[in-house]
Amino acid sequence: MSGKATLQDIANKLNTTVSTVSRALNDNGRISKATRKAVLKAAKELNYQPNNIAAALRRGKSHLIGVIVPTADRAFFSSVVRGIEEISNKLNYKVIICQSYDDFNKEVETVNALINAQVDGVIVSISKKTVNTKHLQKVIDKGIPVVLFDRTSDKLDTNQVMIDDHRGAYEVVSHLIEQGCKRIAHFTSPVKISIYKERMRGYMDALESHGIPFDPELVIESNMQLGDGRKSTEQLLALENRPDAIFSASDYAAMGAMQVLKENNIKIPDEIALAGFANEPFTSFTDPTLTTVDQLSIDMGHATAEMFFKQLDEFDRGIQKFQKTVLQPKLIIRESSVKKKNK
Amino acid sequence: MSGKATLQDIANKLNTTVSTVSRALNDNGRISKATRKAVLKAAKELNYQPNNIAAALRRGKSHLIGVIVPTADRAFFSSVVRGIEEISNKLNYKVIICQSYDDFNKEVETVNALINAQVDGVIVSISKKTVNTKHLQKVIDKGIPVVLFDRTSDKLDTNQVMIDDHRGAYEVVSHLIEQGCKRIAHFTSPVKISIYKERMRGYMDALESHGIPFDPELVIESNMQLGDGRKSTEQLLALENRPDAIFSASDYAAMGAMQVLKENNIKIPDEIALAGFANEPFTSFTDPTLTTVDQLSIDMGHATAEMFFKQLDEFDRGIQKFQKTVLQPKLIIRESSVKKKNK
DNA sequence: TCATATTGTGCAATCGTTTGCGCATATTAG
DNA sequence: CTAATATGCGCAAACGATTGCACAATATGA
Repeated sequence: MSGKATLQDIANKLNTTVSTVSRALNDNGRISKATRKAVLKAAKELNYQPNNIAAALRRGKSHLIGVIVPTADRAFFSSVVRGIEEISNKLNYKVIICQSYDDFNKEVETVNALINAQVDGVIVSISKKTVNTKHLQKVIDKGIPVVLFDRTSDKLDTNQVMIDDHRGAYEVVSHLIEQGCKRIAHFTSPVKISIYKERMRGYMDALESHGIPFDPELVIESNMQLGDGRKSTEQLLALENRPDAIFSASDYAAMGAMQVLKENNIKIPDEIALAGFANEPFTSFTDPTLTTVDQLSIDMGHATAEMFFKQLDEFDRGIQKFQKTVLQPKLIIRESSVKKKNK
Repeated sequence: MSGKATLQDIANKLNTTVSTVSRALNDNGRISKATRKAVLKAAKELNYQPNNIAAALRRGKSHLIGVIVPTADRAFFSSVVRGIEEISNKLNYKVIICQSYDDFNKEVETVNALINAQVDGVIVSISKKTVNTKHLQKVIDKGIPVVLFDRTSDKLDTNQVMIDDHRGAYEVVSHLIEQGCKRIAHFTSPVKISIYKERMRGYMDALESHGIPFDPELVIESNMQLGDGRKSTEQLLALENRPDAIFSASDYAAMGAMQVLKENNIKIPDEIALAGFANEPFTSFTDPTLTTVDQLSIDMGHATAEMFFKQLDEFDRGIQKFQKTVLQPKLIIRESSVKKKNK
């Protein structure tokens, strides 16, 4: 029940004042070695734990960062968060993780709740349903830093960290072409957040630079979950002229494809090659293992946090300039795309 | 740059005082309908956002809950967290998620950091390396609620939520026996946190009640990651008298086993049946799909949060009584354990 | 040696709320 | 119609830290 010792308690014990104690503990201002030592000792004896809330109120800084992700139980997002935490904790900041569950209203609410909790800034990967970004613009207007990662938006002028989805897709598709594929299908999302648009662009550009005609019938839109991948694949199998490869913009949909292909005794990759995107952990556990694109999640977390703290510092000094960091993704070639004859 | 409107600003606008405004907004105390309405209107106009930090300081309650998990990028933990959040957010509490990375020192540090951040309580799944629980006992002694989930400890007298690991293991092993298995190996951890002890007990009890002798050579200890599962499996395959089933206390180690068995052209389940524990998402994506035990992660999150708020309330009223909630896990039978002849 | 600079400490305001208390005014009961 | 009660609102003190300013004591320089 030592409950809570305060600065006052320490001051009393040493017959001095809270200001001296505060300065001694923060080692700021002018303090003699002797009193500093005494204060530290007394603090330890009383098991003093600073009340960060009081400090936050006075300073106007909570040392809290709000992080909003669509869902925390996707390996990609939790890894990014981990990267953010690693940097933040070093700088003595704590991270509040919130989930939007890909719901726009929930995202807006969450942003407001975080602002009320006096976070020093927010880091967001926007939901699939996020159409406008007024809620985030308001935050920036208050002088509170906002950093976007992965799921970013052109509409918002702020710092952003993303991977080069275009290049990732371009590389996968080029790889499939090198394996001899000529009719490559693509699973994408009707939701036009930039990541899907860019992957689509990469797909098309790769086709074009290899002189392969684009066939709209091979592009299938869906919500990109496992079940969607199954349906899309069935749709492809029903075509007169089947594809010889599928590039899915999501690993989950690729997994659905794999299941359907196996159920139909179609050989992967020899009859139809397969590639996903995201390098979800399970992709190395499937049979065949799945070719995919790694998004450098931890690095992205680091980059995001570093950018955040830079912006925090700049806002403090009245500077508002924004930048984009684009990370290069890494093609992970596995069994699902390497044809036997090429081995 | 509306920056921040305060109660004072609203009061000024209405020629009244902050106390009235505060009471009106919180709808507590005695306030006339009229002023309440006026205050609400003015608040909206000024885009007033309450400063929770100030309120927290005054009230001594931050409405923040610290959650410590070994790692957030395991589906089980992030689902539990999701369950906790669902309840907490409804009650207007925010969750701070921290990771111990299964490191004891990091866990201790994190607990302290959270207390300094004035969380109203902590919810913990202890790290594998956690031997003593003094750091948590100190928290309880301060009158701050601590709830443990899944990875619990007998040494600490506090609320706990866990699944019936014994029963889960018992059911898996019984199932394997019913499939005709007679020599069942078990992968476990040398770390004696309760979950592994209980799964081991379940394994042994199931053997015993079915009259199958226990063979210590079939129990292999490791750190239970994928690579460990591989090694353990190789060790089993080197035995003169090989097992006809493996029950791994972790899905990851089971996955390692699956890889090695397939590499050795051993038929799963007909030659060696396989079962894991935790129902990680990838277990339904493997070939064969993996029999495992679901831990009802979302339910566990709900139960944990509910218990937490109950304890919060009781602590406030000076009551300290603790209880354990034990959830029943669910056996998920998949291809890796159902022998053909039994289909 | 005297003026100036430096150092160590205390005083008190401040951050934005919440809340006990007291004083008016309005309402109700007898 | 008066006394008791209820209602609405303001005053001011918290919560626990940080920090500008003032002032004394000491150190430094000429």
